[in-house]
Amino acid sequence: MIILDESKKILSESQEDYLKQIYLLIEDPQGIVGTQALAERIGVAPASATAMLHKLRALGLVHYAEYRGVSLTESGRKVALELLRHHRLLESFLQTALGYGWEEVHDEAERLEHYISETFETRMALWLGEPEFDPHGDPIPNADLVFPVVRTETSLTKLGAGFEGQIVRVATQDRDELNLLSHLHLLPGRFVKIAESGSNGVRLNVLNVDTSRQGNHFLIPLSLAARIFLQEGQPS
Amino acid sequence: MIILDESKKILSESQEDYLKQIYLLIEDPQGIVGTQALAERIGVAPASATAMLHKLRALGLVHYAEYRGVSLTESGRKVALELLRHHRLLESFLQTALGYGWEEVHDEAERLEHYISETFETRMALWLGEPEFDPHGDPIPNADLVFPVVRTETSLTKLGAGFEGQIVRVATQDRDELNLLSHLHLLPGRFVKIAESGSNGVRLNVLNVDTSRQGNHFLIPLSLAARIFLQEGQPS
DNA sequence: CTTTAAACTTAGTCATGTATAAATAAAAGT
DNA sequence: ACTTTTATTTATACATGACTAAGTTTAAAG
Repeated sequence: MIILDESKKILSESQEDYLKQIYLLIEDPQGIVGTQALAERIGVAPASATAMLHKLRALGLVHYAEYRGVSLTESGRKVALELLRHHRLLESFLQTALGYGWEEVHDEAERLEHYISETFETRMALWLGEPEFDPHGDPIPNADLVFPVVRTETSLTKLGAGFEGQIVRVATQDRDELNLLSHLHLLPGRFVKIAESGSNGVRLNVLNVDTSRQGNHFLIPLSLAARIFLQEGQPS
Repeated sequence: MIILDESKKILSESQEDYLKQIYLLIEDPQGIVGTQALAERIGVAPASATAMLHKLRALGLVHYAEYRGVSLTESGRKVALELLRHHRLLESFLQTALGYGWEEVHDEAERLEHYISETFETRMALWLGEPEFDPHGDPIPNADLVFPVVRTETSLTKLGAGFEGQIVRVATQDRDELNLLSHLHLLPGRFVKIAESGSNGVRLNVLNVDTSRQGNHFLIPLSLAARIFLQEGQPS
């Protein structure tokens, strides 16, 4: 339900979802996505994606040439970022203000991101104190859709034994993975030390602030370790 | 997006709106609405309403006989009440938690009521302390969709000069009316005295708790007075 | 180069929710 | 009762967003 510039055109939930998924599939800002990958991500047949891409191109929201793939135009990117901001603010708000559990948050935000007004967005951000990162550690674009300055974060899989640092990001929305991490207290903010890094996974030592659980250690499978990002440092 | 009983069928926003408006148009629970009135309220052509009524009848949500009008079945009523609960909780929440202004609240709630989950509903109610009335003074059905016990409220137009009481309900969603009342501090909770009641309207004396604005008085036109409800009593 | 498999698009349907125009039923007036 | 007006319904059509089946392009392999 995002309103387009001066033209005051309104996008459907579907159209918004396409733009968002194109954005998320293109890490590199100059990249391109294929119809198939996009369709799969959204959960429709490839032919349906083709049809939608024609519409979005007509609206000036995507660059698209038949058989050549899609990318976002400037205005398409704005819509995607607006949605991303809504989503991440909602996740923060639901958890902080309404006491949602770590895993309950995603689906609700996914639905509501299309329907909240700019006012709602603004008030949530105010309530939360204009946060720069959501509970997963993902960056939240500000009101002008600019991302906060990037932190020096590195995936667990790219660090060696002995490294000490703080979890700053957990790049998954999977309920089971989140539930696991939540119970292990491996969430953004936590300090850990890498005990061992092998082909089975990464063995982590939890460096707690309170000493009660000090020294807990876990073997994190590689697939999950790849989604956890650290920043060097020690508990203060 | 309300889910139907065990059948797990999902209603569209449109279908939900029809049910809600049928409910609101039938004050008397045994009443009946015509196609025209319904269509007008929803903002579609009468023929479109007819088409939708056929669908809702097929879903067992309305009693409907061609040319004879519509009413809600038990399950239709449940959907309407669920929506009403969402709406009124949202209005309360937006105002109380997010600092929305009195007049900004309605449109946002109207949109979001269709998309929030049961979880969201529950958490809002908890946050607000399971309120029985929304900021307009309208009753909020509880989680089992039962209304709170009715208060003895009477419309301003049915009371005579000399009556003293508290505003308990302001039955309008009109932005201009709400804005006016808001600036006059004539909102639920306020104590007032009827100075005069005539064909031009009702002249009110504001009985403030703090003495600063004590004695303000306004002439409220009849059309508006009819929407303000009082309960007998004096400021304590 | 040519062949072939994978990716992608076109063509033709379908379900929803809307609209208009024309037909029909109910209500009201004389 | 008969006619007129109003309310309502039927018939038909359109836009959206999805699907399947069939055809086309591209890229990779020989």
